[in-house]
Amino acid sequence: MAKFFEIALPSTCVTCPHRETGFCGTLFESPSEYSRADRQPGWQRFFAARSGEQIVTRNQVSEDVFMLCTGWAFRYYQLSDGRRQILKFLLPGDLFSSIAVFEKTFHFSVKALTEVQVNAFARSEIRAKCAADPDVQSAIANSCIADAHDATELVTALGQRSAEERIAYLLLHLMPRVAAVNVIREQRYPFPLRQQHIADAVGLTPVHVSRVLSLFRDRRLLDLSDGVLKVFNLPELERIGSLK
Amino acid sequence: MAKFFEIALPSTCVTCPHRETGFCGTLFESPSEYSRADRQPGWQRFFAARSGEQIVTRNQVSEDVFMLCTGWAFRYYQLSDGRRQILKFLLPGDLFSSIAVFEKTFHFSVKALTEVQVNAFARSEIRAKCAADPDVQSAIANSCIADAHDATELVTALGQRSAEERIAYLLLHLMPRVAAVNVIREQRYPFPLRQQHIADAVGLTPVHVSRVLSLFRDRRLLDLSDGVLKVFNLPELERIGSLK
DNA sequence: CGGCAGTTTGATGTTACTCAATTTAAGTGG
DNA sequence: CCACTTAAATTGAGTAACATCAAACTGCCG
Repeated sequence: MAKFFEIALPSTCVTCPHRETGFCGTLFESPSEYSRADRQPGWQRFFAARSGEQIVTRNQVSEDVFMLCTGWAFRYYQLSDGRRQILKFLLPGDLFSSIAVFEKTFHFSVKALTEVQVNAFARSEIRAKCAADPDVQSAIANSCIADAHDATELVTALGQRSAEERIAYLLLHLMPRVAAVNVIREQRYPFPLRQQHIADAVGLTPVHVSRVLSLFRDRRLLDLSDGVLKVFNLPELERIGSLK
Repeated sequence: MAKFFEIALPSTCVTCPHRETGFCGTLFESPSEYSRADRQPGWQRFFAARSGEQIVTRNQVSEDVFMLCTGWAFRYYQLSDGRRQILKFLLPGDLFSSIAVFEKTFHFSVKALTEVQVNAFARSEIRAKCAADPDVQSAIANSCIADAHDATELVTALGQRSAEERIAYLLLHLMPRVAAVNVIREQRYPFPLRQQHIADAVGLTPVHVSRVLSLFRDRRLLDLSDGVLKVFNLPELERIGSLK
């Protein structure tokens, strides 16, 4: 199934602008610098953000649709009392939200987890491409379908499953996505998450996440530290975490 | 914002076929009778289902898109150990899932809560209308946006909030939707849910749901029994249940 | 009258949270 | 290279929230 960026973009602009030849666009140093600048039709627009920096805020309006090019970020829902629910971890090639192609008000926030680079597409251009090209149309539809399916599974995991199961589910869900954008050797996955992020994603406290991860470590299931996830016993992890 | 059924359908077929003049279609007595019959182009197709009857099963494939016409139903995700997560309660006018316009495999199940009647649209016809008419297109897009937003809020409620808050949230979320298809007098809402359904929707046990509802009753907040929800103190309910 | 499904109530158990102290790791400036 | 600082992870003790199990109660229907 073709991914959005494989179809909607000229091939020279698929990933990080620095790595491609024939790139024609602007790289802004920060989200705010990007948001001050004027649009130039036909040019690709990118911006960088530092680790921990907020990129999108809920109820913000934008004429652009964002895609992560490099690094990790996460989409979340902020409550006024400080709690937040992480909705999805974003990896290179991910749209912040597929549905954003159709609406200009974001109903979520996005924060950078590592240093990131973000591509900003003009929504009008995407929709024009979508109307003109059935392949683009189905790529976007597929992206929306995948988002909806992920949401269904996440709701089920949070509503029905224990702490161990939820954490196992999160890791299992991320592993193939990480593998799609990294070379994985010996079951070692780059994983720049703090335990706080895991806690906010699965609805637990960081303290409890630490206990569960220690338990997994003691059982020689996996080890998550120093930004690397090492999986020792995948079948057992799947037994715990799979939604079946 | 126009609803899907106000735009996609000839006005004679908007709701229950029996109540409309000029209706041209077929009403099947059960889901299985419907699924055995052949499609007749240009005819509306409806079927009835009894209370508790399963209408859609996960991984089922269909060329039709379903909309609930009368009664209540619910969409859910079934786990093999018997647990299930209710994803959404469906009311008259609701598509089983907006995203079903774009994919023919359901990734959820649907069961009737009361006696229901369901309208089956041919997906191909909807997509043709969608391509031809921008109003239909935006009605479907809006429906997808609303679904995505609901999913975000539900994930947040399940991940971050207490039993009381989740139940209050569920009721608050349903009340305006119920009010949109029923005349509400004196804050009395028809509510054909068993406590088991509430439990499966918010990720609690029926026993705990009973305790929380008793607590709400003792506090003169609301009373939910005999299929009727009576709200006595809406501001307090909103204070507890709102995601802010 | 008996049976059944749903709800309520009580007693007890488990999971996960809270609070606080300790350890570890990663800088940073001298 | 070594204090010093700071953020993150770990550990322990006590507690709150929710689950589990079982019994009793309700209304309804045959």
